[in-house]
Amino acid sequence: MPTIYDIAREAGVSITTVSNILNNKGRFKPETVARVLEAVERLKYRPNFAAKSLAARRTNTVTLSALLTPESFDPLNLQYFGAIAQAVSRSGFNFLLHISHDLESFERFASTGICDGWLLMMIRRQDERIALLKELGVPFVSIGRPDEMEGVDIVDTDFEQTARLALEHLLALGHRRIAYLAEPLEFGYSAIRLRAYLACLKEYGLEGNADLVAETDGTEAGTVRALEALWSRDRSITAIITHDIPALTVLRTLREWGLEIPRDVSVIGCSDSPLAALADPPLTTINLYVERIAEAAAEALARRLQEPEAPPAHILIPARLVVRESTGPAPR
Amino acid sequence: MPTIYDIAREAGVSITTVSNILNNKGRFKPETVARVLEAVERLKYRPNFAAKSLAARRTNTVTLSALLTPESFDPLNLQYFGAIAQAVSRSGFNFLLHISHDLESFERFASTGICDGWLLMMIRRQDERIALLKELGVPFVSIGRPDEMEGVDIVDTDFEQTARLALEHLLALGHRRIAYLAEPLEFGYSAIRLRAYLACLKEYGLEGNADLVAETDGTEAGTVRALEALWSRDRSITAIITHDIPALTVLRTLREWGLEIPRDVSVIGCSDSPLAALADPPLTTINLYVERIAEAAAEALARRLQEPEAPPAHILIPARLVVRESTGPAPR
DNA sequence: GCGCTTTTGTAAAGCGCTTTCATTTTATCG
DNA sequence: CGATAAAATGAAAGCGCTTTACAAAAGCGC
Repeated sequence: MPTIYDIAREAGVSITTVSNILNNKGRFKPETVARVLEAVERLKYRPNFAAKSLAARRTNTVTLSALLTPESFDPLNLQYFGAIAQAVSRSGFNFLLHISHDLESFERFASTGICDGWLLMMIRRQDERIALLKELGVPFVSIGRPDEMEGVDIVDTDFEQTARLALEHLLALGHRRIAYLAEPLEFGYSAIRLRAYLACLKEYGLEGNADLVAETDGTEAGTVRALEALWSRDRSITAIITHDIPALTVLRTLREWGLEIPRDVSVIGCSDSPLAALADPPLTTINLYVERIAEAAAEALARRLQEPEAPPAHILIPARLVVRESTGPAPR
Repeated sequence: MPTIYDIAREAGVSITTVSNILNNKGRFKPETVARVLEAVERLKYRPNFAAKSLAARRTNTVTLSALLTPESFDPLNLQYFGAIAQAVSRSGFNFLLHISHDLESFERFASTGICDGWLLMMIRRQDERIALLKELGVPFVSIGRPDEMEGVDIVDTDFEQTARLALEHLLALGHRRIAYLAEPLEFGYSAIRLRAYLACLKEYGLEGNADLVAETDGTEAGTVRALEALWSRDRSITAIITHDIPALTVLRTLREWGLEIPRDVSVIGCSDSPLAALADPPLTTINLYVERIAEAAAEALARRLQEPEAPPAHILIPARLVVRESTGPAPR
């Protein structure tokens, strides 16, 4: 691999000049610039990442941290990855994705200074990554809300609005007995969503009733159990709000029980996972505008990197309802 | 952030000693080792990635390259990510995931020397990443087979065997008119799978008939069109071999046509995507042993990094049939 | 042509490590 | 006990860049 010295020699200038030209610093004769660029092109020169990072004391790289647990196989995550990759590239940074199974591997990575800042996904209520990064003084943006939001930049879906979207859609269709089947409440978003749903119910004069709420452990069996619990407590349920992945199981289980969707029961998802459109029947759900979230997160981090002392931002992105075929008028 | 100098000062030794102890080089008095380790612990010292990479002329990092196209949202990819992350960590390397939308972003990255070697996923028939890496002289392992396999380390599923698995299962159930609905043939695996299926059919004296093969463009509409083409050409089809994602659409479309699965038609998938178990009915498919593939790929790359001149390895991993509820005896 | 500014360029230091090679200390042996 | 080998440690060079501080060349008004 050629080094900056090779380019300097070929172009007949000093390495300082090569460096400055490549980084758009200072002014140079067009002719000099052309000679340098030609040499770069000809030798296919790329500045060495390690050397550049070391000298500049910045890596110009942003890393997205994803937790990969056996359960988190929602293809929505792939959409996030792609959208964030693009948004970060657009904001002029290199993009890296780090997948950790445990905090230790995250820590080993985060403390080597391989990147200037982090984007955190799959936020837990007490997310240890946040504590760690704060302690290390490494800039980051949290995509999702931990319990303790003090002093952290946050980009998230506006769950108060998504709850309203789902609920108003069902109310307009005449539903009154609306159940909520939550994903594990240890996931921050799940707890926040439930809270928002309850608040919204109340607002419409429909008391949130504990009978109408169940929690799955994330597994298929758990979802079936939660559904059974809901059903055994209240046969008059005509609609279920849940998340996209459990929705698949809900759809299948209800059909097994001889119920037709949406004739007998309406089901609505929460995040327009790519799966939702493939469900049978295609799932009515809430589209999160993943690209906007990605864009906002990349921007927030770029700002934080530039102005370390700026006050933390909490950005909520609105969503939109996607009506497909799993919701319909409430049965009499 | 503390540097190696801080540790050396605290422990009362030279930086050489700190470096050697941290990298298990040379022999040291247990007492010296203890003093150094204590200082490392106390100051929470981590060697700087850039400095270390620059000095050692290696980064001890392996990157997985994934192409993210709008279509590639199979959650199976998430399983691959997780399994490969673990396998690479186990083999002692840092793991990074790079997601590119275009070759340019891959090239920009690959040529900065941020990692010692690459793992390539989602291989295309003429994969430009392979050409590029070869030209740069950067070690890599291809997970999947490109058209030109000369001189490249390859780890892949044994598609000849998976074709046999699927076919023998269907034959044993009495099926004779077996269709194949392929994903876009530009994806290497799709073409290879089709070829293997055709070869296997022939072996069993069932001539591969062009009427029994259709190709989807990867979209839902495309899958429906392919299915319609198949049906319009031959009403006597009793089983369909396809990939997991299109299988979801196949299942739903057949049901819409008033067919019951598996009573009227059996459907079998190809890769035991996490979706397969959630399908309705749960999909009979082929489990690829993702962990073994990941393990083999990580190992192959580690070997290549150690012995640059070793002859290229082509490793095929066998798969296993997972019988669920989408396949059954052929109708009379 | 003289002093001035502006433009264009360079030399050298240093980022935080690893590595080579030399040096000091300690153990071993006749 | 001195010579020798082995064990333990350190000094210094250098990885490939950026950056600072400074110098040479060119342009300009008079």
